Amino acid sequence: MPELPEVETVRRGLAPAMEGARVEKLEQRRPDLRFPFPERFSARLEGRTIRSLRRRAKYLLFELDDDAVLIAHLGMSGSFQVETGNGADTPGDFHHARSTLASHDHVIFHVDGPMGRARIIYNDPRRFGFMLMTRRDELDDHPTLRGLGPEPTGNTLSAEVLAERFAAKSAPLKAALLDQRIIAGLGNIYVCEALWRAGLSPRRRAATLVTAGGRPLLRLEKLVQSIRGVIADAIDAGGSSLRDHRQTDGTLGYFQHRFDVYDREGDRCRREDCGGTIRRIVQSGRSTFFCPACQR
DNA sequence: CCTTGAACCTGGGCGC
DNA sequence: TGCGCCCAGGTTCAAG
Repeated sequence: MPELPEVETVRRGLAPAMEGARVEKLEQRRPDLRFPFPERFSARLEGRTIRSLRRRAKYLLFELDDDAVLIAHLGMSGSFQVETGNGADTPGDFHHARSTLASHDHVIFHVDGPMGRARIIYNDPRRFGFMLMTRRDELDDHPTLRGLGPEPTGNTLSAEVLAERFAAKSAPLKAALLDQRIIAGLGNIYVCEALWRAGLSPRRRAATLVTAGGRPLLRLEKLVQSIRGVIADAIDAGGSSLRDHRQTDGTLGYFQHRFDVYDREGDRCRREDCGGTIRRIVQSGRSTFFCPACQR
């Protein structure tokens, strides 16, 4: 489920094993994911130390000690698994270790770092994920990152910013919030959830939040709070699943989470005293779940 | 510029 | 049991 909270959960899971770790070997098991891997991919990583692991929107950024940066995106089905060493100096002897690699294990980072030797396995059945490399000083201008909107977790997102970005938008709120240039990191699930919390219809035109009567900034402020809340709660949930057990099989990035509206077609609305029924509609080719009774 | 829809790819679930 | 269809967390490209 790689929307922003899942990517952040993955980042937090990878950091202890990877930050400060040296890449001893990079195993690349096919020539491409969504795009071909970078030129001399393994050569550019092997021998390097990972200075820090950051996130921007749904992208993971591995900053290397030679100022190169690996940009990774999980697409729809990408996941990482960490196999940490058990202290013994036996190659291949790892906790949570798979006896053999699975068919969609495409990249394996063999690292030596704060947690000792570890294997970090990238698995991605659909291969919508990708890995790119750039230089640190070119990161902000990189085509994949340039033009991304503000992080919902930071302090750059505000009612004023949304007002400005929604003003000329004839698109429905659902599409506007999915647009990474307006806000970065939301995906299909959390847009549905945020709109439900805010009591706003996904079909409503974005600009009407700004132009309609009343107090536009008040409505937008409520939307901003809903977005922040949904994202924060999901990160907390991911964080707790990491703390608890990671996941029985060690896979990062997936955790059980019950949503208020997503995938609840036909259920009673969970809002107090609402009594509506959750509906599923299709907007720009993707499922939207919402309550027609309390989302206006 | 803006908006929509198809494409990319595999696997799971459902109806027949 | 098997086949065909629909659906799935995202992004990008082409066409209107």
